Amino acid sequence: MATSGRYCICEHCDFRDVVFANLSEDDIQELCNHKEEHSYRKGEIIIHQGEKISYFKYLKSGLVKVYRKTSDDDEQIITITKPFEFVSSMAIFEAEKYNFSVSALEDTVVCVVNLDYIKSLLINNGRFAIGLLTKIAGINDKIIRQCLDIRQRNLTGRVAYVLLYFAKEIYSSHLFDLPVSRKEIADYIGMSTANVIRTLSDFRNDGIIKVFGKTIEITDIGRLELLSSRG
Amino acid sequence: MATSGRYCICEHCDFRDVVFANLSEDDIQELCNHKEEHSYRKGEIIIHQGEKISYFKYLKSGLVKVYRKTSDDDEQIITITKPFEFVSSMAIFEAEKYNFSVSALEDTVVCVVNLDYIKSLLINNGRFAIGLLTKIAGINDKIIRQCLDIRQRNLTGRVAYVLLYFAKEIYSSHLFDLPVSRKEIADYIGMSTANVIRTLSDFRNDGIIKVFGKTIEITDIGRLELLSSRG
DNA sequence: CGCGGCTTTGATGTTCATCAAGTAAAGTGG
DNA sequence: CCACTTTACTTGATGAACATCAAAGCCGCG
Repeated sequence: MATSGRYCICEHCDFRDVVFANLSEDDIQELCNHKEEHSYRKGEIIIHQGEKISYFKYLKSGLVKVYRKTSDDDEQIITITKPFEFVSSMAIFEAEKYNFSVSALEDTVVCVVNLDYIKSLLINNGRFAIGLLTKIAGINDKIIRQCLDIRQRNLTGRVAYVLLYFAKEIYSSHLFDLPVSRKEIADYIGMSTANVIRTLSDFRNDGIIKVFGKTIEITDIGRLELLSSRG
Repeated sequence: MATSGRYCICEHCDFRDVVFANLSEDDIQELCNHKEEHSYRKGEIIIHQGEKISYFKYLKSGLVKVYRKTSDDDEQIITITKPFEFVSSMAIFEAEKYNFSVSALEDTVVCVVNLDYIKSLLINNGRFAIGLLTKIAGINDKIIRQCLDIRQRNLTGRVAYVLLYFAKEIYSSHLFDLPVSRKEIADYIGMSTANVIRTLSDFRNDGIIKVFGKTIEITDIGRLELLSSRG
């Protein structure tokens, strides 16, 4: 990991409203004392599959991919997610070890809190517990929905779906730089790299998108949405 | 729904050990007072997609399928699950309405508790909250893993996977009656009905399984596991 | 019996993966 | 900064995997 350190400015962190809303000022202060921030450069691995879970981790800034190794040593991308959607949400209280990896797609800052401390907060503060439960349930729900959405679609629909995901959920813009390679898109939607590229070319030839390397501009979002819902 | 009523025998319910382990005897008694049991016959719908969420529901006995309607009015089966794996786990605290349906594959008994009462328990009992959080995270994790496992495999691998799922997870036996139609298997693994049947025939011709209508006997589990991991 | 739904199998066409060859881009060492 | 190497991207051709269509068999139920 690139950098790490302690900063006690949690009072002003946007994250407070997300799950830490039910903590008192004192709790926030103590949370700060139990917290560290780690910075990762693009490409660095934040969590290794198989690593022991002993911290509660969440994204402060940046973008990450969550993925797992398949039996034939390929990568299967579970989700691509941005700040305030937890990293370590999925099984921290249940599993001993991470059964997925996380790596930074852009420069990323991760906040790290000792898991036992979070547990003590949960025990002593029921509203905090409900908040966390709600947040985790929502994130998991989104992942499940995405997985089912993808499974339902054919090649064209999947590529359209993932382009819309970047445009709407991640960048809130019709013009954006892909944070992933073509191969990673393929790993994400479960298709071959060649066919992902072919589909992007088709979209380009049909005037639905413009492509300049990693830069994508969606020029006909209506048609893209139609392709996503049809396929 | 077929039958409903109140019974206060929660003290002896197996479910106590699953999530209600951290409740006192008094809490359990009060839980009983807030609880109702509903019985459903095979085929009946327990939860309708779009219905408002106002109860905490869990399976006491039976077997259910969790599914959603796709855009083209088909069914996509999210998971098939048995007692003590929650029904209403996924988004009860986050969403207003169910975004999936649940129906009984076998005669099923569901316990129903007012959601507000569960929330009050969570607020007042942190250990209970952690227990519930852990359980929900585990269930969600399992659904995500299953969805990814299926997406990763081809037709043969998916059919093998689902047969092994029934044999190992649901019935703990190499000999079992399929609780679903061929079409439902297809909806589960995202393949066409015809090809599911074809694959079952292939397995039969290869001496891997025996088929008598809905009854399946796995005669060569080693080969089936190989097909599941390869494909 | 006879009807309707589920199942089975074959034939056909579409979709997709794979292989191969070539081009562009990006990193590497002098 | 340039030559070299490697990695990512692109496109076409081919074959495998899968969906779809159609026809026939089976089984439960009125």
